[in-house]
Amino acid sequence: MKLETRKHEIIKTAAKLFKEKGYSAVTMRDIATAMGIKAASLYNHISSKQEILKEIIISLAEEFTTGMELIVNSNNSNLDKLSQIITLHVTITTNNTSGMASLNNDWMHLEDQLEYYLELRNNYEKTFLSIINQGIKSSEIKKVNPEIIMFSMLSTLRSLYLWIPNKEDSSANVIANNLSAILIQGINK
Amino acid sequence: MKLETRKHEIIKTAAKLFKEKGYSAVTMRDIATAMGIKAASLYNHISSKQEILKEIIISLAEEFTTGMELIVNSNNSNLDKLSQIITLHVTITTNNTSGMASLNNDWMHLEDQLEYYLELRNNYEKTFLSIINQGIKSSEIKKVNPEIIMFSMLSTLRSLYLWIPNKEDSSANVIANNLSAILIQGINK
DNA sequence: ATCAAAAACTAACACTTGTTAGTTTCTCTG
DNA sequence: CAGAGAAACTAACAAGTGTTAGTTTTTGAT
Repeated sequence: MKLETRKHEIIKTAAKLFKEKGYSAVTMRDIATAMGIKAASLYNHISSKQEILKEIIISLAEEFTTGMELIVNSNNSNLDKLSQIITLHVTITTNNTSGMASLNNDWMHLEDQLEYYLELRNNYEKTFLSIINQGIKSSEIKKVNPEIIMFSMLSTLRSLYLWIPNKEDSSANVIANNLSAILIQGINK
Repeated sequence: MKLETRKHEIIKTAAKLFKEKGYSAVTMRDIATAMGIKAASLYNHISSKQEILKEIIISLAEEFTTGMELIVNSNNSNLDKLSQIITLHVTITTNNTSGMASLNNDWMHLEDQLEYYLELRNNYEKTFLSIINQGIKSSEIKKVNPEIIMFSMLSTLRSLYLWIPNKEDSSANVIANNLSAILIQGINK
């Protein structure tokens, strides 16, 4: 399986443009121009604009799902699991900043795959919440409203795509450690 | 000055639609249909689609600017100032959830007013950061990277628009207090 | 050098977009 | 109830949209 097909280049280019202006405001001619070709030529590699969005979002959503399964099934403490979730987000975002913008802002423009995406997202959040709840039950975590804890953590983690590009100097590890200090020490009992 | 002009109704309706699909994906015909009229009729009240976006975003941005000036010029402790910033975001978001979606996601589609918006945003963040820095200097706040503190707080506060609509039962005060517990206790020394 | 596959091209389509012009209807004050 | 101003309407425009069909060029293995 080729790592860098023409199709992949199109998807990467499109993701970069989607990040700047959003899926709806980017035209096929925009994408083509950015690649130095004509719009019609894109269709030798992809079947529709929709397909580009689907490829960007679904592959990322599945990455998160896989990562979360590994974390929840490990034997670490619940606080450690939260740390690992932070690392998961930092790692995926570092590797695909543009794609994360689409995942966050353009998922509602998925058509056929919208239901599937929402299922993945709901499961992810359900698992996330269960880790927090277990952490509270085992007295690792302060007794604060667990949904607010998750909301606050997820908000920060989902915004990483806006911020990581400005921190090229810091490695993924440094960022993850700093975030753990802020997001977890606050709820640590 | 009339509180609820027809123009205001259009802006409110548009903001609701912009929240669902984003500015670019919403057509003038969508807005008109939602109001039960024809697209051309909108132009008796507004001059362009652009103007609608401008009205939504700039008025909110100026609200934040005004609020931040009041806070920074008060004589409260720096931790209290941070609490007040949280309350500011919760209050404004509670009163205009839809508008906050546009402010967060569609500011890049401002044309004439883009520069002005960015100026307001930059000033806001500069002031926010200065409060954190003073809090660290006065030993109120843990010595963590101040930019990461601000990033984490702002991410959460900017995502409130997604979350507050699901919490109709909680009052603005309850939400602000819960958020303060999580966002501030973590950095409190 | 040949030739098939890959990848680009031109031209055009049917449809949607924001917006304008001109006209009709509604509403409410004098 | 007359008449003006507000607010709706119909019809149409020019430009831009995603996409298709058919053709030419580029590429790389034999």
